[in-house]
Amino acid sequence: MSITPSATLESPLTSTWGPTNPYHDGPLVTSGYASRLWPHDSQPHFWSKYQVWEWLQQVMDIHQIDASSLPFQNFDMDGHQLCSLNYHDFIRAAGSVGHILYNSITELKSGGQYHLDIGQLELKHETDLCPFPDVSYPSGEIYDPSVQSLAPNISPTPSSPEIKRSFSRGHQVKKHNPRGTHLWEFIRDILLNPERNPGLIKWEDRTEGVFRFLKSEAVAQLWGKKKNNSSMTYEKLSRAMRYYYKREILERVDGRRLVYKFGRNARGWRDAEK
DNA sequence: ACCCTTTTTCCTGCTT
DNA sequence: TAAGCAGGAAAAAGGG
Repeated sequence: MSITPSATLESPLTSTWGPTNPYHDGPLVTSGYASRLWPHDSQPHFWSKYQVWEWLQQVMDIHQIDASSLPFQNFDMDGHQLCSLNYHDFIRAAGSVGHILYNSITELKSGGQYHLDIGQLELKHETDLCPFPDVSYPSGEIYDPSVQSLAPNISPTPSSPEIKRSFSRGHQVKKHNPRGTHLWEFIRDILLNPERNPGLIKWEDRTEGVFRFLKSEAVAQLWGKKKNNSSMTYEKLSRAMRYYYKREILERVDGRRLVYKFGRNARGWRDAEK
């Protein structure tokens, strides 16, 4: 029953991957995800640069703000540096979103748990070697997989409603996103993290958004892992990809096998956008 | 309990 | 022949 991910995925991928996953997610979506908390056992001061970016991505997700609008490069720093930023630094670095980020990090620094009231993300708490989504943490700061969430408490989200409202974004409200990250976003994120994408998918034309699967089955298994579906195949994944044509998230690319192109409704993949 | 969106499964037929 | 591509159909999954 096991998918033997180790055999298919680990060898080619794990070794080259960094400590953590730049984007949120992690499989184990066993059942409904109630509420998720930030890594309580990992103080932001000790975050790696990747973890900082992951945190950024998650905060954006939580507030349903298009991550492509955030200048990630302004946060090219590790947790220690991040924690030394003051409110104005955040505003300078992220504009209005800085307020939200500041709230989040302040909460986290104080030992609080930034409460996620939506099942948008997952923290990496995986034991096995999921190459992409949750590359293992250096021993010592691995999230215990058995500890899903701890406190059923914490209610007031430091930066919830008001802040959320204050941030204008009338156009990018996600309505349905039952499973967290969408497939196309998953694909996009792999592309956007070349250092962690050991030949899974590659850009064919970066500016046009054309990319090609190099290891279709490996990507499918990764996707399946994320969805806790060990029987995912490229065949099935590609069907889902084809559904994106109609929605213009993807555009057809003639005759070229394993090649896809982001469409007008796909966001966050452009260079300038991030 | 029902509706909706996003896949997931399966399948037939066609193309490389 | 194997691996992809095209889509239709239907069901699964979850959130609303």
